[in-house]
Amino acid sequence: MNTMTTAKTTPTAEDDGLEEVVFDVFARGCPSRPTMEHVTGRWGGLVLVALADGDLRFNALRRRVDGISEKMLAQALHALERDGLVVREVKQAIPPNVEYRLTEFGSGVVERLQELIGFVEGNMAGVLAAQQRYDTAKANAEAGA
Amino acid sequence: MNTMTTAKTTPTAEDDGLEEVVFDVFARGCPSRPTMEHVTGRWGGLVLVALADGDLRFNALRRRVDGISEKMLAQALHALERDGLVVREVKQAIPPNVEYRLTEFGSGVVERLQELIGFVEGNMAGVLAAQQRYDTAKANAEAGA
DNA sequence: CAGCATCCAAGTTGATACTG
DNA sequence: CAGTATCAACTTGGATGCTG
Repeated sequence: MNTMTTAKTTPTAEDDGLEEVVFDVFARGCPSRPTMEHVTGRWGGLVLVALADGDLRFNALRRRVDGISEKMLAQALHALERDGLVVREVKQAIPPNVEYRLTEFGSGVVERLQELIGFVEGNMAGVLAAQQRYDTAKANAEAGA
Repeated sequence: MNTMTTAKTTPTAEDDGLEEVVFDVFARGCPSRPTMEHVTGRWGGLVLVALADGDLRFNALRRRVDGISEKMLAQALHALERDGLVVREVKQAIPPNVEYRLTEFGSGVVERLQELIGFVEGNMAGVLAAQQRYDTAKANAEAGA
């Protein structure tokens, strides 16, 4: 297991010239890993979800995703655009007007992302409690040592 | 918007002494951000999903999550345990035997995570195509410049 | 407004060695 | 087996200044 360095063909792929390819994030060299990292990374996910409510311009996005720097936003947008999650639309005008919009694929990703985020947010009270238990338990262990 | 530096109480929270608290990953200081990062970060998600098939021991996990170092695995496990996503179970024995298991909350997170991963993996062919389009378009733009 | 280039501080990562 | 400790290499992120 996990000797795969890139996507491999399935054993069941029919020999019709269009071999079925399987992608697996668990495999070190699978191209799905970088894409997952763009989607779930520190900023990518927030940028995607911010676009769920409607198209936004660069600086509007920057305001929406609290704390992101110009550089990181540009970097995230490039990666998302390259992966086909986001489309960059330039409207010739002065001042320049550039809008970012989710693709269909991007929307699908956002749906799933929002379910995950919603679930985590909804359980944060429990998380906070768990953290307290963990911290006091560790403090006691250290005191007892 | 986004002036929130920590979780805030909702405007509609009844004054019953148990104020409803809203968590929002978009807010810079919200405790849900670090938790989301543990869940979606480079290793956290893979570790969680690896545990979906059953409890695993430290070194078994290490083999399963291809490419993770000892240090990163230990670090990820600590964070996940502290957030209440994973339980660490020590079975006194020689040699030492420590198993990691998902909590109920952890399982819920994994479900959502798997939907996201599955969706992305299932669309990787399109991603690869998008990347090629993007790269050749950029190459042309540079050549024309 | 939209964004790139550069520099530098700070954080992250991974090998390696060692402990209980 | 199940980790911790340490250190060097690499990556990240942000502030700043500039272009179209």
